[in-house]
Amino acid sequence: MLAIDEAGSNRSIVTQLRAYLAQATLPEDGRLPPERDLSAALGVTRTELRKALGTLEAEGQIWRHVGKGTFMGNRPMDTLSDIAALSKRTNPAELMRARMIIEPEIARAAALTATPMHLAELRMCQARTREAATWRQYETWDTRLHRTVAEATQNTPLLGLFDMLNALRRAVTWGRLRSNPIKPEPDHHSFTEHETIIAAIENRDMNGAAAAMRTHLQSVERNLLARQSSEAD
Amino acid sequence: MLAIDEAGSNRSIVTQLRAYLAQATLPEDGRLPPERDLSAALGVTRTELRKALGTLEAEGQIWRHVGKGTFMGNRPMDTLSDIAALSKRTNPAELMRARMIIEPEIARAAALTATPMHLAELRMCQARTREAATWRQYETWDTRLHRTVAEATQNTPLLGLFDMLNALRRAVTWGRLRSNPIKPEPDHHSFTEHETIIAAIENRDMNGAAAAMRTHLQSVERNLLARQSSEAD
DNA sequence: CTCTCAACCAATTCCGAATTGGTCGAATCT
DNA sequence: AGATTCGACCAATTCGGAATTGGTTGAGAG
Repeated sequence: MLAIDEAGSNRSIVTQLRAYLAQATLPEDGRLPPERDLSAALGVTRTELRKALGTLEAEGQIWRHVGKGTFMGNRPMDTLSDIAALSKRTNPAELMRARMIIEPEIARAAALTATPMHLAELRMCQARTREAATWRQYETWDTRLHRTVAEATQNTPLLGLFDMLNALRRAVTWGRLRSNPIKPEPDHHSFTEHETIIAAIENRDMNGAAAAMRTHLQSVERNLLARQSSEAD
Repeated sequence: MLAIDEAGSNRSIVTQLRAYLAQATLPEDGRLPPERDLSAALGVTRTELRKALGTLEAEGQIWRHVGKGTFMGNRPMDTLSDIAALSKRTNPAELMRARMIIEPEIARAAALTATPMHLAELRMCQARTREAATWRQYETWDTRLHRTVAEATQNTPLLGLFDMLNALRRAVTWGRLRSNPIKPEPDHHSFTEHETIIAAIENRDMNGAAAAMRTHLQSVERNLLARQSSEAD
């Protein structure tokens, strides 16, 4: 057994594999044939093929996963954008900081791109929150108001980020107390704060919208720290 | 047919249903029995039960979905935070706008919270991009550099948002051309721009970090528009 | 003409079989 | 004896059809 010969034969299989990959037309997702098929096609045993594949994987040319297959390109990162997994690694305070960073910028963008239709819906949501007879109803319309701000950016990825943040919020504060069965008081801080946000967006005041949203979130945070119940904003 | 009698009988079924929901111990996810079972259990026809369920749904007490079932509580929003679905509704330009809104704020937060460990990793990534022999290698380290900025915020939700944005970027520009097999030139604009970003974070210059990231993304966008290939940044 | 109800429809879930990369031990070769 | 190979087996994933479930329709009862 000579190491040189071994390395040589191994490298030749790697070369053969590289040639195949350059020539073959592989499907959209970059998946290449299963090891069993590929080894037969190349006329080598599976063990030999796997050695070559191991080399290419070490080089970062391909990535593999049990049950999935072997693919070209860089390995996609583990989907940290999974709500359930994320919610277990974070806490309300951290989440609040993230909202404080993201949502003002969304409001800023919304001030630039909001259409009359969006403004009308914002007004309607605002009215509905005032009319709400229960906290559940208030929450429904409050959520929709904030989402309409995100929709007003007319930017699909941004809306997706907002939805993710919202889903996280629900997941994190899932075991929330419902110790406030009564409806929100007419002088709840959110009413005037929402008003300020909507007005700024109406006036195309980008800085104002961002500032108003930041102020609003700070109020929510203060309320959240004061009493654990009702994280509604 | 008397409307009063109809309404009365309907209301009674709704009441009966409310009583059942208050008494029944339903599973963790708030799902209640299928309509066929429930109608039999309550001794009413399915049509009658569905009328009552429709009333409760209109009130927002329950929500229903074909194939899933009937559940208590507010309807969860459609998971727009799904990468695959999201990538089909957007385009590179929109995605770029979203990055331009979000990532500078991430850099700003990172300037405040980055640890020496993060700074060291940023420096290492920067060095690796300069040493890169191929575009693929460059892309790997460039991606890691940007992700390290997000990690430096030490905010899990924020990191999740960044990962989502990144996943979207890959999905949207998936059918990308590889017309540039050569390695990046030593005077590639990203090198100095990355340097500016890292320096600002080192100096705890929040505004500077945000501005530098914005400038960098504008360069990337300009490059993206100029030539379709290599959307690397 | 209205209301009811069984059959049917489409979306979703469920579950077992097939697929696939990873691993181990016996067979094989030197 | 020692290293290598190769088939069988393992666990993760996907695939496909059957079952389930909310929604709809059209014939028939009242």
